[in-house]
Amino acid sequence: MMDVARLAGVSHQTVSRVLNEHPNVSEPTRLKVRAAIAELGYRPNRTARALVTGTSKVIGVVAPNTALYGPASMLTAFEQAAQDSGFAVNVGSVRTLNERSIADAVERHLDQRVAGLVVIAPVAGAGPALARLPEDIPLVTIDGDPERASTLVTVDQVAGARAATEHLLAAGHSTVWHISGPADWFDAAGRVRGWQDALSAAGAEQPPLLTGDWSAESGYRNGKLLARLPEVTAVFTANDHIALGLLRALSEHGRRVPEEISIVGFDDVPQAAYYTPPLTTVRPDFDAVATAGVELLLAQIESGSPDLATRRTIAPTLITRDSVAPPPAR
Amino acid sequence: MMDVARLAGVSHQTVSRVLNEHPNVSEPTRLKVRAAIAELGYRPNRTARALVTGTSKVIGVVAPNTALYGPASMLTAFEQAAQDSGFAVNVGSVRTLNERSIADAVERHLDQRVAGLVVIAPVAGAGPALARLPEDIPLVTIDGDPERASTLVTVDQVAGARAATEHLLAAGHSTVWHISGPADWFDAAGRVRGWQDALSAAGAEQPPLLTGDWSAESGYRNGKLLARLPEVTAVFTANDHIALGLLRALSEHGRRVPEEISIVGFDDVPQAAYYTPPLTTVRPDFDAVATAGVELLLAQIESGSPDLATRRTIAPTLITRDSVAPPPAR
DNA sequence: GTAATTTGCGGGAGCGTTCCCAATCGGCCA
DNA sequence: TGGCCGATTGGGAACGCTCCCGCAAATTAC
Repeated sequence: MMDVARLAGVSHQTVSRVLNEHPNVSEPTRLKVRAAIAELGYRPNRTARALVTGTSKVIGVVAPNTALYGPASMLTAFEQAAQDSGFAVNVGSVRTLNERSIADAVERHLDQRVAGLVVIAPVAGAGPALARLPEDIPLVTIDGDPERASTLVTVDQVAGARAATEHLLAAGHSTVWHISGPADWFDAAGRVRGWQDALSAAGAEQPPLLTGDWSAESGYRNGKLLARLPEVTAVFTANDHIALGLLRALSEHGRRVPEEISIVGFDDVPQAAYYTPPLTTVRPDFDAVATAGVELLLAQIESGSPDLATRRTIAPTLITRDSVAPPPAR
Repeated sequence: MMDVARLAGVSHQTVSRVLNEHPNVSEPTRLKVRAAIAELGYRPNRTARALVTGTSKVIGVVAPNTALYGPASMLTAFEQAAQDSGFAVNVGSVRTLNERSIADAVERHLDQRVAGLVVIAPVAGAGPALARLPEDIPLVTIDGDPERASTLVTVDQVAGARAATEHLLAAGHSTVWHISGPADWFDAAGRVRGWQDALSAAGAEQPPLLTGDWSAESGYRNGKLLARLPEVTAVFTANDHIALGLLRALSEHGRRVPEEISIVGFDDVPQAAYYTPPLTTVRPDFDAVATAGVELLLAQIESGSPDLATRRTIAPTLITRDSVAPPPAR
């Protein structure tokens, strides 16, 4: 910086002003400084800046360390959104979603002096870890506990699940079965609730809930059961991978989709259109979630006040393909 | 830090020594300092440390911004491996894999003063961007250009593809077709070569190469073609998603797998076991890649010498399931 | 025409560390 | 006993930037 100042014939202070776009610099000086910067290929040292300002242009993202489609998509979407706002992203992934490991990940980010924190930890265990956070750090929770008072961006799981269930009911099915995600995920709970809501709103009987864990394997396991129940004509699965496992189990038992059994998934993974049959599913808009999340976070960072407790809900859309048909005539 | 020093009755310098596990500190002093640290809940400021040492415990990862299974798995695996070595990860994703955007991502990382760089950019365009890198920054390339002189960790695409092709030939097929990935990806090129190698080693005729783009859609598109060719009895696809699209196309045309056509994929996505039929595929060990990558990077960081030009190749394994059978009798 | 702003710029301090160098204190060897 | 050596500790400088304050020149106001 001193070199630049010398070359431009000004003080280091003026260089700093040009860098930070301070208004009180005359045009000629500004140009001289810019020229010097370009000539020397000077790049400001963000570390030094972070030291003196006490903050950095980095946001920390805590995400589960998994190949799950949702979290993984979220992560890249976040990185992209942050990048567009001139922020870098520090990722601290978490092997297991318990309070302890989430707290550790948060600590690591705090050590790095991140300007704000995005926590994608859609399980109940995340709550306590977040509660013990220093008050003054900007924080946005993604798909977190709807009951907790914090800035929250969430996919409207309930609405999505309701749409899926209603779609099946509208096709003529008397009721809809559900294979859920893990019970401690808010996403899973919301989808269960939307399913229940739609069912009771339609006055349909509510079949027992089958529990999965997002994996195709769990869809397969539950599918072996469902395949043997002749009264099952419609199933809503908590995600597309469960639906895939279900499809396979049904195919093994010779039950045809959608002629005998209709299925709706959730997530719209890129492959869903190429399942056999192509899967009707619910598509959450991860980019919108990420954009909203970064927006809320930056608002907090800029204002300096962390606890806006704003909510933002992203509505998913139903994508209809070929896995839904009217129930077979009795 | 001054507070800690005061409380422990030593100088700031001694506190620093304790923090950095410098040998020349007497046991009593060390304990006093540790006690003071604990009592005050003091946490060292990594920013200040980074400023004075000129480096940080952060590594930058450049990865394509995609939900592609390979890169996404790689990314989380890297984060995990880095974490285990006490490093944080800064991710700079890249929307499009061209020279310009890769160079930008690298610049952003350099701005952040990362200690080292991992580039997951398995396309030809990455080369020039990497060539213009400052010489003194530790760098590990993943699945990069085998021709470039740089530290490189790569999945042995050729061996994997050869194993897949040989497996099909061993089942009795006279030849094997291939749907490749995008031509500019090294991964795709390697898989093509392995396929060709196995074919010519067996003296089998080499069918025309079909080109895909990793997507299920491209598998479907090429599948519609293959389904109409009665002589096709075995197909090796560049990844599992292509295989999924192919499965769907074949199913639409009433061609059964594996009775009429055998298929082998690549990647072993978690869902592959639940395709219809369960897919025989090649599994690359992403964790091993990440571990090796971080290891090589840390070696460079510690030694201070960047260009070891070491290579590390990770051998993938063939996972046999139900999508391969002998060809139908003529 | 003089005083009161405003504008443009520079000097110096300080952010929280680590590194270099010096100083003190025993113990040991001759 | 005296000086030398290693072990331990402390004092300052420096890393590269931003912020606070001050000062000169230019502008405006009366």
